[in-house]
Amino acid sequence: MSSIKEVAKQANVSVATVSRVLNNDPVVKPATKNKVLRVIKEMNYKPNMLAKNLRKQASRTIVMVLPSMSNPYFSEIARGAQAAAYDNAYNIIIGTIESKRWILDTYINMLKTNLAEGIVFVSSSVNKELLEELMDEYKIVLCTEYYPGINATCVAIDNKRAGYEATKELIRRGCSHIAYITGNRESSSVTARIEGYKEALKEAGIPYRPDRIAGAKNRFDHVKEAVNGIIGQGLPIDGIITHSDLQASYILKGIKEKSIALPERVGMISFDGTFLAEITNPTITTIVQPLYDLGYTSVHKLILKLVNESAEAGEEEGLVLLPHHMVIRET
Amino acid sequence: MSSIKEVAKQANVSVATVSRVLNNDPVVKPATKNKVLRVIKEMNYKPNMLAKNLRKQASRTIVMVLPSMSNPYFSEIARGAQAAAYDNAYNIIIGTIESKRWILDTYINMLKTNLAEGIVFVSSSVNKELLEELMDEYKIVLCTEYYPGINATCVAIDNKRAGYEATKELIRRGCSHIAYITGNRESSSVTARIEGYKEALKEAGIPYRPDRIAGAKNRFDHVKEAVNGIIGQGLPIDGIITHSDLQASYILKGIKEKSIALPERVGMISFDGTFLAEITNPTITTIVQPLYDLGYTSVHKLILKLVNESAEAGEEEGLVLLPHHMVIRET
DNA sequence: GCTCCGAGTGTAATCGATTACAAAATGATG
DNA sequence: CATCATTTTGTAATCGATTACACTCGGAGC
Repeated sequence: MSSIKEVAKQANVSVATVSRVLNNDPVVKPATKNKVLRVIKEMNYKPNMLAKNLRKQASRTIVMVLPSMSNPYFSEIARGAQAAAYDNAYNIIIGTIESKRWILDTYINMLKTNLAEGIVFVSSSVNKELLEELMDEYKIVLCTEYYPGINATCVAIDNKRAGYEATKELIRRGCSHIAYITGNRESSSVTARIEGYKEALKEAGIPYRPDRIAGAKNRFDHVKEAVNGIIGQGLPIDGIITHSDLQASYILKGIKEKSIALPERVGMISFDGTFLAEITNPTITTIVQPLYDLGYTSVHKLILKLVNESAEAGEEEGLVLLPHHMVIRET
Repeated sequence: MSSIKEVAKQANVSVATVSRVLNNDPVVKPATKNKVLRVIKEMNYKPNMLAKNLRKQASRTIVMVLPSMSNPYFSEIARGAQAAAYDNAYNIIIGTIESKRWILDTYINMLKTNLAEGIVFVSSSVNKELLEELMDEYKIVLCTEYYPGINATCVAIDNKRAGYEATKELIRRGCSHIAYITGNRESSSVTARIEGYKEALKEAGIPYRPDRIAGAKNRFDHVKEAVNGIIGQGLPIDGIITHSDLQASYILKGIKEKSIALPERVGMISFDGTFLAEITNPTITTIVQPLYDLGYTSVHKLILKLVNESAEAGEEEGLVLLPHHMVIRET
């Protein structure tokens, strides 16, 4: 493995000059530069980033933590994140924690040990306590979640409004017994959407019933239990809002195999807008989130924070809302 | 940011001793060790990995390159890969190239610049030429593909046998006009499956027709065109094998929206065994690949190669076959 | 009491780059 | 041609860890 020293010797210059050539320092004389470049090519030299990173005290690497990978929702966010990292010549490590807390620690350790310069937490990959512990020392962006009072940029959609719009649409169709299958009840996106849901109900004069809301993970059995739990209380359902396309697809599956006692033509609106909503039968009406952009923007904002380290003050913090829209399909 | 030097000063020992404590060197006297550990905790010291990496000339990082992320197929492989990396205390960078060659270069550069110690190429994320260029200098594992003559471990299923079995099943059901929608025709998994397909046809005395085979990417329009291309030649189809669950789901979608002129009850067998095959309507019969294990094993093998650098000789190279199985569903 | 040995610790080189500062080369000017 | 300003290049410190080697110190053996 050739080092800068060998290149310097071969080119008959000092390591400093080679370094300057590598970094495009305009002070080097063109002739020297060419000579060095020739040697670099001849020797097939590549700078050792480990050395560079140490010297510069910067890894040019960030981390994005996802709850899981098995939902296309996250893949799309990750895709945007990778693009943003690439565009800014940063490396990005995308990690999933699969609800194992100790795995989260490995990613946070990358921050603590200088391997990573900043981190994006997507969805409920982190809780508020941990966040408060980290927010003063490290550069953090939250993607699709919003914790007021946290010293971190948050990138998300207007979940309250989206929840409102979804509910409104079902009401418009004549639904008045609308169930809500949520995700993790502690997540801010969930509570915001429910606020919108309540508001729409109120506006329509439909009484709000908390027992029409049930949380479920993105697993078939969870979703089935959640829906059947509501039905089991003797509550009629003529419309459903789900937290994700995946949940909605599971409901369709349950209806079809008759493990969920709902009519095939139930009005249903899901969140996310992944391709899943298009390949089910019937296809699913969804609130489309700008997933790619959410990922892209999160990373972009994080990198801005890293670069503007000088502009210390937390003026830039806050909430960034990206637009969503509804796509009406068969459900 | 506290460094080892400050810890040493605070604990009244040399940096060497602190380093020994950090690395659990048994020579340090227990009393000293405790003293140092106390200071480390007090100062909330974390070793700087950038320095460690440089000194040890090892990043403990590997790369896994995926063609894309939007197929749950890849997510599942990535999940296994992450687990293997975690189990071996390696970092893993999972990157997708989205068929942009220049993005692939960034990942390969991580190898060349010492940021990564090895790489796993999944599916057709790399071509044979590039592979031949890299194989002598770097540690490489291929996942789900197999190039004979390449100095890299390959982890995959027995694609020929799987293709044979899928075809056989359709023949058993009485199909005799079996179309094959493949992926990238240059990939070894595709050609191996087709071999199996041919073999099963031959065995059943059904003539093989190359024009019943068409390649398609994992996009609705591609798949639709491929299928309609075969139909358009006037060739009847009473059975279909697809390269992926995703393709199969698109075919169902096309049938339903009548943009693909096939009966709803067409016999279809796809490859992969992702959750997609369960949420479609009808559900899809698939050859289930051990995706998680494919990812896990690939990374595990790579790390073994890295650790056994001493055992230079390429004795360990070769093909690792993991078992697959068929799950019969509604198609 | 002296030598020797091993346990425990410290000193300093090293990994491969960047960069402040010093020094040399170049060129302009009178 | 001497002087000085400006380019261009080189020297050496530095980032923060690891580790070969040297050293100290106490006790065992004679």
